[in-house]
Amino acid sequence: MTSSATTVFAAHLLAWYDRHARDLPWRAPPGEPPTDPYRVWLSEVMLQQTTVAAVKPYFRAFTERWPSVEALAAAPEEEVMAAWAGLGYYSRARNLVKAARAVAERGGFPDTETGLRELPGLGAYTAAAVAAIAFGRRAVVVDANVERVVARLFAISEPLPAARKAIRTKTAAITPDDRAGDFAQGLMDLGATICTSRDPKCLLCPLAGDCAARIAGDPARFPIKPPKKVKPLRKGMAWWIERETPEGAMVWLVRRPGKGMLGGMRALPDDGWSARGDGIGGEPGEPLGLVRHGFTHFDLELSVVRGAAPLGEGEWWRIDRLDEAGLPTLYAKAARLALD
DNA sequence: CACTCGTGGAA
DNA sequence: TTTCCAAGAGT
Repeated sequence: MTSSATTVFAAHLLAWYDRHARDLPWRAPPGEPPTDPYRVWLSEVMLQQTTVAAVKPYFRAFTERWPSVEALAAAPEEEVMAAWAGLGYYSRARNLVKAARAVAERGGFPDTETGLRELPGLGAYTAAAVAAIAFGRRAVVVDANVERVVARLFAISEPLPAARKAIRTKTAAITPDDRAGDFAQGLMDLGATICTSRDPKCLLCPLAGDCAARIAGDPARFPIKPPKKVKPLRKGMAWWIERETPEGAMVWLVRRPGKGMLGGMRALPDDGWSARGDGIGGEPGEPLGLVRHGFTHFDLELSVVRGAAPLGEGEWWRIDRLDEAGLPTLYAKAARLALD
């Protein structure tokens, strides 16, 4: 799907991007040489299903602590997991370490989309994005922003997810041979700031004159989304187990199994609410309170109770340094509740 | 294709 | 307060 000519869409978009590109820590200004592939890759993985605002502090912390892919490859996995705590989708952190070690082993990042695609954690989107942004390759980059912009641009009336095939074809048709990375970032910036999911700012849009959905009069209607299903409510229990020592108060922490919910992360011992048979069990103790936490596909009501003795395999952790334990948000909430 | 896998900010 | 959803990947 190569178009030898730069499309009118690409010309309009690139002209807009040159003036309005967002200033992001992992991004080189338009026209300047591409940034370090490590920084591009790291930011793209962090940005998967995650907002720019949430990523910024983590990106700074990671690049300061591990300035290169070699440094990250040499890091203990548990330290990386703890540093990722709070960012969500923890399989990304596990795959990040695997990919870093593979890259260090082979002496650098693959510089093609196909090569990048073989690294763990790099799917169709991320491989294309890194190939285009870090290596100047022509790649068809489709994320949720591009999906929305292109669905509107061509007024694609087929509902998702079936529409993705047509959206990809259209995106390929308007992707230029040169500056594919800037083009992709331009489409994403446009989607993030102008062609937003709700209340698109068509008056400010550089593609308004080309947009079939706007001409049709109801751009926000696209893309057509399938109805969403109801989130079930699960209930669970977790134990807050303290011990006094000469060094201060300690709490008993376990590490969750490598796969599944919050996989590989430190946690409070629980009763297996995540429904994978990994609960440790124990006797209900003095109730400390209730934590409500929303996951992607269910809500959890976690009852936090005091426990007397350690449950399962774990470690005593100094409560005054609990912020260094790398607890995912669910358990950070539980700890806050127990300590209040 | 359908489902799992987090989180926090915006409206 | 609830709902929506964001630079998706893996199975």
